[in-house]
Amino acid sequence: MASQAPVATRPPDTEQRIFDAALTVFARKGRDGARLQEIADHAGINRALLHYYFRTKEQLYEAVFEHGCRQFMTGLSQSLRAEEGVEDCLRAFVYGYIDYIYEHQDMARLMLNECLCGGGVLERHLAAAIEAREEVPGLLLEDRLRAAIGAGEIREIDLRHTLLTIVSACLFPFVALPTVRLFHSRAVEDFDRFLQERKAHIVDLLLAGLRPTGGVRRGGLA
Amino acid sequence: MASQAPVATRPPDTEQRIFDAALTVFARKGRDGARLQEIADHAGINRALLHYYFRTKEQLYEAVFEHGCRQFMTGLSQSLRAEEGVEDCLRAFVYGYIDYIYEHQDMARLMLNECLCGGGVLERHLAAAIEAREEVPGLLLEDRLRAAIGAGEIREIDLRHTLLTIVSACLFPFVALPTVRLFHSRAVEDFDRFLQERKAHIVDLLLAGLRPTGGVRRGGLA
DNA sequence: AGACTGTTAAACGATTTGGATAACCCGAGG
DNA sequence: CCTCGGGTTATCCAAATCGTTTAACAGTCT
Repeated sequence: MASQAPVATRPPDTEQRIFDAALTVFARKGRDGARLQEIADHAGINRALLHYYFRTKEQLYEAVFEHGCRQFMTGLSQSLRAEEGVEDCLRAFVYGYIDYIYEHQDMARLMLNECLCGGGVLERHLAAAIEAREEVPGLLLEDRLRAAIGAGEIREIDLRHTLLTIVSACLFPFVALPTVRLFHSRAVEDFDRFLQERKAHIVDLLLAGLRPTGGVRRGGLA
Repeated sequence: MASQAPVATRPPDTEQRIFDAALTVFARKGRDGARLQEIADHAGINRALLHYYFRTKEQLYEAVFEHGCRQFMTGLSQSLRAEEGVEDCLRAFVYGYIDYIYEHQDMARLMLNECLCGGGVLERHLAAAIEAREEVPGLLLEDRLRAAIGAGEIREIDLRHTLLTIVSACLFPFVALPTVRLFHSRAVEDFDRFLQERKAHIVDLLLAGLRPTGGVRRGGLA
């Protein structure tokens, strides 16, 4: 009944190494394309040990997905600092979103892969997260934008679609990276700088697109 | 040396049926998740016939991808009618793009799947298409937007990023459909109408975002 | 020493692919 | 009519994996 140490020999970070290795391989090869041998190699362990920790490949995938998904969502929410003004809030969202995705590309790929040919695993986890009132990344910004509409800081617009557009603009370049590379030479020679440009562009386009109509210039949104 | 009929018995559209079935299965299960047996079942033929037409699974995939990719690109280009004014041109692009993707979701999924965990197949085909000066969907709009900037119809802005944003806004909702469904109830109960809203929203946001600055109201972009 | 846990090597069973074969069907052409 | 040839199927086979299980091994703790 020891609290921390699993009473046995040396309990190294084997489980975490398996998580990391599995995430890497699953993200690159897909759910079916991934081979347990490759995951074991990546983790530097024997293939049978995977079954010792997680009975089957399916359970391993689920565990990696659940663990990664939860960590991903909460981490993403926290990285989206709530600012005071709408403009700052939007900027913080876009910058935080892209930075976070950049640091967690594997998890993003895994989730999108699940979107494309998955069997409802993602829906289940997301629905559970929403049900549990956990922080959902976009909702804070949506609330802030709604308030901004009320205050006349931005024009009236469908917020759900606006939010979807923002997420699309931030996320899609990572999805379509091979294609993007063909058109943006910068994306291949200096990806970091490409992302910097991207952030600035998205914020710029959005601020202009959300600016109140009617010719009356409000303050704050230059 | 008969012109049309392949000299033999009845040469039905078997090859095309295989193409369609393979596209369907590959798009839903992914490159590795797809089983030849399932493809054969979908096509209503024997599994051995797959090897008769395409030697291996790899060659079948390549053929399906190449065939579908070429058809997809040219069809998409043709569906993007070139209009006179910038505004109409942009609207035609967004509407045409979304409509076309809607009608060819399988191919889109296949290409995106290849983006996520592919081994350069997509890059090769796209690079070849560009090399061959075939029509690349976005370039016409980019040219039109560039002209519009020169004419002062829209403000100066990075066109590459703008185009990427447009494509992202149109395409991403299809990728992330399972996620979108959790936030847009309409997307599940009436997908067609959701897409209609989406088109209008994207055009609206873009027109506002591209409108010339400086407070001087130009004509045409109301 | 005994028990327990992390770990490994080896083997097992099931599936999948690639390929081959023989037969069947059916139109075309002699 | 009869053969010929290609599309098609049923069936089988060899090989390669792959996921999974089992048995044994090595430490450590009691």
